[in-house]
Amino acid sequence: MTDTVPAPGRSRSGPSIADVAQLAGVSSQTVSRVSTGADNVRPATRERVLAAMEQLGYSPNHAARALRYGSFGTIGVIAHRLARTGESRTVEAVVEAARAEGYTVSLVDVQSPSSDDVTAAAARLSHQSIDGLVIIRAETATPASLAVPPRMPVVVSDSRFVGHHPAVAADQVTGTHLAVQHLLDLGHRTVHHLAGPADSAPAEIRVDTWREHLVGSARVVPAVVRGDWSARSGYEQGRLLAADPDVTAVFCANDEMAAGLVRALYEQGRRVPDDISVVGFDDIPLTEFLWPPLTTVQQDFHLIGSRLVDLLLRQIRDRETLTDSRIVVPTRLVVRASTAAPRA
Amino acid sequence: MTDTVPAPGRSRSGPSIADVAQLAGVSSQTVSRVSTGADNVRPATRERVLAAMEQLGYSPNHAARALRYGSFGTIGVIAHRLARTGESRTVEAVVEAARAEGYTVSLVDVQSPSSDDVTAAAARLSHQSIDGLVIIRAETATPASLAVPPRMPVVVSDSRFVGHHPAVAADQVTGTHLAVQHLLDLGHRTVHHLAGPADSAPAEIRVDTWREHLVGSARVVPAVVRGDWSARSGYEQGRLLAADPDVTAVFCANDEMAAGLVRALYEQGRRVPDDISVVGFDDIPLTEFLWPPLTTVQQDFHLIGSRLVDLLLRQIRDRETLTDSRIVVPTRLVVRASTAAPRA
DNA sequence: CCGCCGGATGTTGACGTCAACATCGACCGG
DNA sequence: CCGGTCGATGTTGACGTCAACATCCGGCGG
Repeated sequence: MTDTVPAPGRSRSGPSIADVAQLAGVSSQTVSRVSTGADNVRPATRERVLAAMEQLGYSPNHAARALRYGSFGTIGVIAHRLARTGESRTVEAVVEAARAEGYTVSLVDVQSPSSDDVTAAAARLSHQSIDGLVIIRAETATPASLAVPPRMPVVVSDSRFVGHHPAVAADQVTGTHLAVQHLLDLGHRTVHHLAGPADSAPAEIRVDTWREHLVGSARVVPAVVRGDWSARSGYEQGRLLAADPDVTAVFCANDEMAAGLVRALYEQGRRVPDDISVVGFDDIPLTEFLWPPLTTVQQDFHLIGSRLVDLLLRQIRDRETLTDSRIVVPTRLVVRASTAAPRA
Repeated sequence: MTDTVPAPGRSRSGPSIADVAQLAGVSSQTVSRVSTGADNVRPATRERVLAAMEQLGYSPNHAARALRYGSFGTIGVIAHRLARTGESRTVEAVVEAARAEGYTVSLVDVQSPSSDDVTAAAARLSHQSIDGLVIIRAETATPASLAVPPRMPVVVSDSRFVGHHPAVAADQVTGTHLAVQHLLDLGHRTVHHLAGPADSAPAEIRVDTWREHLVGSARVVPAVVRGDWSARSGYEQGRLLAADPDVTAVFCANDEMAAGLVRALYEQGRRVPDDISVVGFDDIPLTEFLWPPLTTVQQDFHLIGSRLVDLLLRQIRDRETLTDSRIVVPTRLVVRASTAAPRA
């Protein structure tokens, strides 16, 4: 519970309400009334106060207001690797939606997705400096182990937290089914899978759904190939997959890895989609301009972000308790040129 | 100066220091001592207080501390289009560096890069809820017009603010010279430029430097072609450029546009680099895995982010006044396979 | 002409924390 | 055995704001 505080920033705080009051020749309460927009102030007085504010460059002290109101007008966001496509787009949407509702966003980027790190980040953020918490993709954290302060509204973008915290998640299951079925429909006997890291929940959902779909369709289930979301890892695994003549279709857990994979396949003389079909996941903006344009599963990160804020604000403002609510954001398959019927 | 505050979040604030004090049978000051890590508390007492904290789930009220200390331990970040590569990586680095120094980050994403929007965002953030402000790429904002509260430490990632605010910027000038010279060295008679939007300062710097370099080398200066940073715009402009037989080398203001451009060139039957050489800017992670791997100018966004925090904290902590300080972060040319000598 | 009423403005206290100062008690040296 | 001293703990007030209540004033009805 001990805690350090940055160097006491003494005295950089600007003029206070009292300074304005003195200059305007009114009481501080009148200044307060003007600054909160109360209507029972005589126009002439209001003018005088506004002029004084202007002259002094006054702006209300947020800390004092927060103390008084018990609310910061701020929501905390915990993300893992912020610069990654899905994360940054989700965060962008959260920031936008939050602003539209009059809230600012405090951001923490945890180094590792472990429960401990997330919990520590939550604690750091929480000390009442935020009104609620958005946790974006709490990878390995298992539902029970995620400790957030009591009474802190939380929303998680991870469907596994259903029953523990309200959640918003893309419909990865349907997206994966669509991708695999698309490849089977084209005539491929089975589909290989280039997965994300095993400590990622979305990666695991995609693996499980892919396997399930193949089993349900009575197809051979090839060994899972693992990448780490990066294009480089896709490239490396692609070099290996290229050597396997049985591979005719690969479903990749994200577009970056798919791009690396495609590149490796070409270098090994395997054409896409002539020799091997490739499907990605996410539909990042570049996907359409890769060669060949990538067939992929589109996720609406923007919608996820705004739904997260919706759900969080319902808890914050309306005191709703939503532990088991869950919003699923649809995904869809975007067919481009990286998939085709197998050769023979 | 009037201002609204989100619904008075009454009573969600947890137990206070007084509750802990009562439970532990000590005064609130002793609790305060324990929570700030003062050493003059008897171990047995400390234990009792910690136990009470644990039992009540106490955590210090950040608003009260902020009020007391006059500091929030928070820095504000204003970014324009957060999901864009450079922005998200810079923000990630800022968040990371800030955390290492014990600060959290409050994020605002402005819709338009206009001065007004940035100024409004600064005002929103500033109400003393932050100790300093990082403005990432204040596109059209001209130096004089950027109004931030008096005494608010500010740092800008835009070299044009030198003399107004401390700035950290990538060395775009050198990067551009390197790119253009590389193409000239390969034997191209001149270099076309696919620029970013005219309201972007970095885009304009690249345009100016490109033009200057061509003039200095006594080359023909082709008309500038404009995109909007997106791959799609690169694709669209690429279709036009492909029709011009004089085009043998294109310097693109970012990698996304370069990717779209390359795709369009291929579709029109122009090979890269055989028929046309292409250079990008940024070195985003996918660049290396495009086909062909893109020659590009690398910017170290991570370094920019941490330098921004350095510079800001020097102002916040040490009360330094740094209006005219400027840090230039080097860029370098990464030569891959998208550039070659012209055909004839 | 007096008292009442309502709108404008002022005064007080509380939000939670912590620094400064006050107090209390035990132990030590003379 | 007593005064002194120092470490542990308690008390007070202030940070800036705003709600609740108090006050003051002019105008209007009786």
